Amino acid sequence: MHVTIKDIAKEANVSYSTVSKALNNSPLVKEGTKQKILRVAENMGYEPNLAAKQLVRKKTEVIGLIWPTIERVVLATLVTNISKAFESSRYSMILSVDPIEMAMDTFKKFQVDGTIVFAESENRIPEDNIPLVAYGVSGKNEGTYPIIDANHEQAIQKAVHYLYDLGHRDIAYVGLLHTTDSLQNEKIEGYQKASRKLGLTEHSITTNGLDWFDGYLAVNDVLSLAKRPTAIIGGSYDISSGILRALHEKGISIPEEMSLISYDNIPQMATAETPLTCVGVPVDQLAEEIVNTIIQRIESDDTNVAKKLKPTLTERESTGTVPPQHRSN
Amino acid sequence: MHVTIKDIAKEANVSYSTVSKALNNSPLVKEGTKQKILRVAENMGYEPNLAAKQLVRKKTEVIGLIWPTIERVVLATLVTNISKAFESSRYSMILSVDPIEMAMDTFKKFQVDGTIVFAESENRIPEDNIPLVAYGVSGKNEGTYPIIDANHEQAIQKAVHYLYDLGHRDIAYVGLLHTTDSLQNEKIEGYQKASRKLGLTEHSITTNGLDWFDGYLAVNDVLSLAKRPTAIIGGSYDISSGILRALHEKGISIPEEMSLISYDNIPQMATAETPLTCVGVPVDQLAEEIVNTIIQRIESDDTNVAKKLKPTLTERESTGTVPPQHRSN
DNA sequence: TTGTACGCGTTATCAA
DNA sequence: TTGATAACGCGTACAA
Repeated sequence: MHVTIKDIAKEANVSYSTVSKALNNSPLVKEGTKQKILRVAENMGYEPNLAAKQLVRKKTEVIGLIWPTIERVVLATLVTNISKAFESSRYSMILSVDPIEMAMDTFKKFQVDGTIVFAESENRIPEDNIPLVAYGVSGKNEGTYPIIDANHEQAIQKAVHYLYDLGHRDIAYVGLLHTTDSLQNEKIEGYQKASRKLGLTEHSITTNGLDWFDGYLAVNDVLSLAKRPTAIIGGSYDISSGILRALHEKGISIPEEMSLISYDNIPQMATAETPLTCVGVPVDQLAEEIVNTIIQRIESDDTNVAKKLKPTLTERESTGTVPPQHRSN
Repeated sequence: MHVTIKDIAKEANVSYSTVSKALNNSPLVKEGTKQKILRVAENMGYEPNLAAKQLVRKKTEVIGLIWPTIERVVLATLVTNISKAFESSRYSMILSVDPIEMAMDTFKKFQVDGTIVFAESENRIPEDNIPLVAYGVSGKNEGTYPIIDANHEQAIQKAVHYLYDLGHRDIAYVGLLHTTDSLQNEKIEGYQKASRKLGLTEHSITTNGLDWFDGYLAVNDVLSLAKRPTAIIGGSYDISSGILRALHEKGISIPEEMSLISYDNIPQMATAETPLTCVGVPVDQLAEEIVNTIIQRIESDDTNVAKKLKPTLTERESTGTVPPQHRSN
């Protein structure tokens, strides 16, 4: 059977409440006895019973992450980072890949102190008086919970301006266009706004999906544009890696003949065939923000509003100045 | 505050022990009172407290899955399927992406009834007297826990025989060759054994990694082989989809000019550019086996040994008979 | 500084 | 068929 504090108490010749205090490092117990109790506990292989503790404390120090749509690499990276971010706190994290309502039930049973939700749709998330923060629910913030997200629009704008400063005047955007997915739409808007502001002609190419070969296929369209662009903005990691592949294949050198910049700021960008310049909120930063927000919300009951994180541009080898023969001005 | 069975008892004018029985659908309580109690509980929004239940029952009916290396799509699909498989049981599943020891600790605190481990390495897993089943730890079964895995070798053999029966005599295998990864090695062995048995020349092409562009690049090597193969076996989903892309691009029609069969039996195969014939244990089947094994182990304390699941060949549009001009015999 | 006793929300064993 | 009541393992006011 399992060792309990009563067993320890007997062994150490003290009452079990003293054991409890010692184990919780209370100042109300003499240093000597505390050490002794700790030693005995160690020797007996004592493991505290969370259920019992929880019953009286009403806290688990565990937070649950709901992630119904695994299978996207970018999100997987974020999860890994969030998990890492919790390591330096006193919380630990568990995960559920069940549909949101089901997952909430499981977590409620466990009485997690808080939940993080990766929403798949625009659906309002039912908040069950357990602190919650959502990630990636762009759009109206109707709930009472904070929503953390990257500022997609600003990210793409940043990309356009960056390329402009390098001398590029014909910049193509490759991404999923005619869609109801507001995340994608925000990116396009960023592209359009920046283009207008800088007086650039827009060259946007739509893909059929979000996978690498969608980006791959789109390159043909890019190259057959009336005015051939000198730079491409890829709408996501997968799309950009397809674009990269296609360019390599066609013998178009990067960045000499074509600059390429990708949305999504994840470490994988550095290990692509050609290390990719990218824009977006770095995952580790995103993770930290999410973790801090949920902890804050648990501990001080803050009712934070939506937070749009500022994207960063990370420069690598895939972008450069415009080749002389293409200069327009 | 939370509603407890005592609150319900007051409201329904019965003792709380009766409430407990009613809630647990005990036959020891009259149908009428049971219905009434259930109604009251519903109305008051009662939610059972797992911690309390657990304290006396010593069971959580939750099992934990440890998955330190998210970020591989095939595994993600498996996780989804496992989660689904649990839905028809009375268990639910939680997940940890922490390193194995850390995850075990979290789960121990929660007192999960069992754990499933997706091992990353050949490392022996520390079994802490809580039922455990491992997935994908090929090699010696030194632990006392069951190991579930697909029979990779047999799968590839099946693929070779299938292609042979369609008339193919020059079959290439594209995969990660010179490696210490025993999973990959088993596949190659399957290829070699089958080839020898059927008296075929071996054409194995090694990739540099396991990503799609590794498969993509390998196609050039395949096509420059002295004797051009009429069929290719791709070592994994990612590799095969790269091969597929390359073949399309070179205008090689599938399956007329080249048959392609892939390892990994996942639904994604059906939605590839060309629906792919594949071999491997279907994920849903794998998931079910894993779930059944852990449940069995929890409930009847079976000490199962390693189980290698028999692969299935799923025929789709990417394979066909050998084109006449290539027939050797 | 240490010990006693109660309560957390359930299940389970008896008695009624 | 129902109701008291004792656990389960722990934290904590309060008493000693």
